[in-house]
Amino acid sequence: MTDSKIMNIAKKRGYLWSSFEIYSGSAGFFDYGPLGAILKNNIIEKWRNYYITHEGFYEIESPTIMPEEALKASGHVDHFTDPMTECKECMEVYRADHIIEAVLNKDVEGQEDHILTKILSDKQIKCPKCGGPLTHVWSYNLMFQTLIGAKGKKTGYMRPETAQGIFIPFKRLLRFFRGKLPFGVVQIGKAYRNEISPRQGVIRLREFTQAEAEIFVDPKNKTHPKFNNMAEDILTLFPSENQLKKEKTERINAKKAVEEGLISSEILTYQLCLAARFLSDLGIPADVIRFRQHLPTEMAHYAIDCWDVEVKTDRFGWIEIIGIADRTDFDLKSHGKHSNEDLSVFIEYNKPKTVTKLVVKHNMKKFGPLFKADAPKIINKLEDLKVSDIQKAFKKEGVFKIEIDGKNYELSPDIISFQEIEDIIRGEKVIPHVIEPSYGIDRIIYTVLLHSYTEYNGRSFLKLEKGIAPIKVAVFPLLNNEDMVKIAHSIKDEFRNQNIISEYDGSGTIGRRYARCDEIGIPFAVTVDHETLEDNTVTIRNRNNLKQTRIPIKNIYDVLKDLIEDNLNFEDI
RNA sequence: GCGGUUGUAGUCUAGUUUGGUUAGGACUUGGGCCUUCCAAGCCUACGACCCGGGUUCAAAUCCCGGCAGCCGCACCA
Repeated sequence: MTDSKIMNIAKKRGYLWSSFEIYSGSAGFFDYGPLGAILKNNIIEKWRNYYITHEGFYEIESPTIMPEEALKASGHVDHFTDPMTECKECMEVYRADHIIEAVLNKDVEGQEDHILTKILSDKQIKCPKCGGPLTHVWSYNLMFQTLIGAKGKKTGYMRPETAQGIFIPFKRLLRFFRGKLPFGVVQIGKAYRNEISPRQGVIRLREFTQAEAEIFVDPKNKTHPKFNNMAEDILTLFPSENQLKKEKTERINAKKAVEEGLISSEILTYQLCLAARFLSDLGIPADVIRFRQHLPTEMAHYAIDCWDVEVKTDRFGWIEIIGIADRTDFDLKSHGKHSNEDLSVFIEYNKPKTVTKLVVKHNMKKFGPLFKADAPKIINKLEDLKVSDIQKAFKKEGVFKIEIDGKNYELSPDIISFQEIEDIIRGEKVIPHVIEPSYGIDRIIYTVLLHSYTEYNGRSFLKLEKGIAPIKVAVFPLLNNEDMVKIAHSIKDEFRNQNIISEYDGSGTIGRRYARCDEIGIPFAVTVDHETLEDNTVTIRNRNNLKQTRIPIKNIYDVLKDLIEDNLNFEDI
């Protein structure tokens, strides 16, 4: 299995290892070793290049510990839980709502624990395995809880996603972007979920890294100005309909996918294309990637449309590495409600709209003497009333009767007039919708490693894209003689001076050194040999095809930079 | 979280049944020799019984608990 081979190399060569090993470990936690940490940084740097440099989004960083209120508003305190029940006899643990649904064929998702407990006892539901009695229902919340402050009176949680950290300072962000939609904000950081039983290596971690972008858009305009750049990109889609009908995926270009309504909006499709391009840049082949649409039943209640980018693995099958969702206005609405803040955006119309409407005018000269101190109250009330109701009353009864705070007033037509006025409406307040691409960085790293693994002549290769490979070049002396060693060291030092991560290796034989650097994925190797001593040239070797070519030492640094930055093909040196 | 199963150097493994000498081997790694380009050879060195408790004169070995890995079930808004 490629999985076990790659995890073995990752462990041996310093990419990934399970954490706290000397204390016999703790499931769901992984260390990035020396090479793993560089690989991760390189991938994140590329991600930043995509989303910040090219899309024009901005990055923020918010705390990983969040106070309870914030996560109450997001729904995580109440709903990021599973209702559990246990059989008193065989100790089997179940999802309480699943058991009830299976027996009663009734959807009870989201019901409170005591209600589920009541249903279990009322309906005499027993353990499906042994028929034993079930315990009361308890909630297992997947968030890590902690206490904030010396007295620990305030409950906090480790954030279960980075997204909330972007929604909460929305007003500040809106101000930063000078009040105009659309705009995008990204956050890269740790998120925490206390998984019940994480047993899938780096695929299900209790502490993991997310890279998320929240793109705030006008709900009435989900187009994308640069969609044309992506229109011809081919996507492998697995729409919900195909899943339900047990049909296969389909390859379709982006433009058609929008036209046929397979994907709900242009901007969402744009994000799918962007994700596909990013993964391709990481060296993940297109044929192991598909976009799977969430089924209506699995989609979070607030989302309109959601697509998982899935990648094929030999051990886990298809796994989700990116989720791309239209979260609508759910999050901002909810935070607005809980915090009593206005999280809407004023969107100006292209042309102001003029509406004519009938308004009530009061004659203050008569109002004042007539109602004295009560006059302002009455005028206030009049503004809230329907003009037509007052007109109707005048027609029918000749007067309009009004009751304020238990007191009755009669208004006659001579103190009130009606006037038609023109109102200019320049725009409206709306709560933006959110388009969210959410990347699981750890899973992407696993995918990159998995699909870069190759065997050739019984040797292992990590064919990492040169752009993300941790070490870019290895420098060897062909033999361990003093002159060659000296030159090789000086070449390595010069690479380092030029900000290229390089390593010197003089141990064992040349073949062993090549094999070692192939296994950790170094794309290029430079060897100092006898000819070097005569004419100052060295060989440079391409990991991907083992080919070598000779170039002068003085050119090697520029050539290597060009190779890494894709400005030069190895064949053209 | 439940059940089964396993835990010996960086990796793979012998030894555990039947408790008893200095825990053996291979590969890897470090140092050296040799060597004109893809894990060759020679010398040499480093390196391990998952953790805790119990039984015993004596525990890698038997018993209990914990932790971790694997498999199955469950779980994965």
